[in-house]
Amino acid sequence: MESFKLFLKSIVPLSDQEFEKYSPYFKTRTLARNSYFAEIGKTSHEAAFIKKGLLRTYYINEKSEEVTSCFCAENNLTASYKSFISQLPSELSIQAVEDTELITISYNDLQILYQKSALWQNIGRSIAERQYMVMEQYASVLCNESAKEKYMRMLEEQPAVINKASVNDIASYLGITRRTLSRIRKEITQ
Amino acid sequence: MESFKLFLKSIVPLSDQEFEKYSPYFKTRTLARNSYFAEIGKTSHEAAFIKKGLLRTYYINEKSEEVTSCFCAENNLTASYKSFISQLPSELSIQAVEDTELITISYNDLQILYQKSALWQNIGRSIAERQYMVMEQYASVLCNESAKEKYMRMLEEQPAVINKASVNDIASYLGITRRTLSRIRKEITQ
DNA sequence: CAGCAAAAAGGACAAATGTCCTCGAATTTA
DNA sequence: TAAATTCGAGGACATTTGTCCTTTTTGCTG
Repeated sequence: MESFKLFLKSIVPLSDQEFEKYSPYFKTRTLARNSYFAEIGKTSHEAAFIKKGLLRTYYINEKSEEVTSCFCAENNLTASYKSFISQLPSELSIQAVEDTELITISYNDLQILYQKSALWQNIGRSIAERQYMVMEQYASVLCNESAKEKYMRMLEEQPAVINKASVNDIASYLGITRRTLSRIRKEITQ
Repeated sequence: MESFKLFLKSIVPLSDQEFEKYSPYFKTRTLARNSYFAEIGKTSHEAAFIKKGLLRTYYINEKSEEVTSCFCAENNLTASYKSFISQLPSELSIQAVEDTELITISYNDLQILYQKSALWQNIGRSIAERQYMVMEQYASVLCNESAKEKYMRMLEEQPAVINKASVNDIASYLGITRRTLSRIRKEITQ
């Protein structure tokens, strides 16, 4: 739980006692490689902090292709947010790229925390704001760069993902084809 | 204020009395065409609901080009969120595309609302969640569709913006060049 | 309303990226 | 461990998009 505590402390002021008080609401759980944390069509009742491992979020587009929209690594949060927030069926699947350890909270327990304490209201809002800013960065930067620029940025910012994820998934995450990614990789190694 | 009340009601349950109670914290203000609601380098002390008009958000990239990251139309919120939330200098400018009427709240007043009431904590969190989901949608679309698909989607989802904004700004919003946009427009009219 | 400036359209060519395919290496499964 | 399957690299060509430029249109100002 230590890493999760540090994560929360990086977002809001939080004493160790306060953390201890609420930690029973959080469960630890492992997810084997290739198994799912969320699935398309099923309502997502949990959000998670990733203690160790890597998760991939994807959806299916109109051409029935998997499109990877996110890689979530250690010390980050993950959830099918739309489904979790609205408690409606998920449009996303979240799958473990490697064996992964999670710290989770259920939707119901989170609502209890929100009712119990202004602190958690604050944490909830700050996390939503944070996720928004991360997504804004992703959107505005990634979408105005060339294939090569996007790959170079990923190499810089998410080197671990490059090593663990498949070429297919990395390409769809960057919005390019496998062929283009292969060309870029060749170019770089020279 | 009526449209703003309806907007809030679409996000959280809210009685008319509750709305009246807090409405003094909100100010109405107009913004002339081409003038700024937020400017790069200046800390943004206000967030706004757009009663009427259209705003364009942009930043300057490494090549010193304006990149339009967002068009915000009537009945939506706008802010240089990162700057507003963190109270640090803005990386974005927000400019009126046409004469615009805003309903604004200051950072300080919003903090007061958060302290005063769990309702506003809830509204704040729900809005952050909502903005996140909008941004997520924008990101995945922009990165995985062709120039023509992106333009067609914009025609469908934001027809008013197409009519009001310049070709330059629409192109940079879609992450394509003017030339490509011109080609697509010609193709469509045939 | 003429003249000017800014914005938009579009021609010609170059570069980037996609499509479809094959081949060999790596990984899984019987 | 052998066979089967998946995965990644890359060739050949097509298509899309970008760059640089000129021409046309639009809108503003005196």
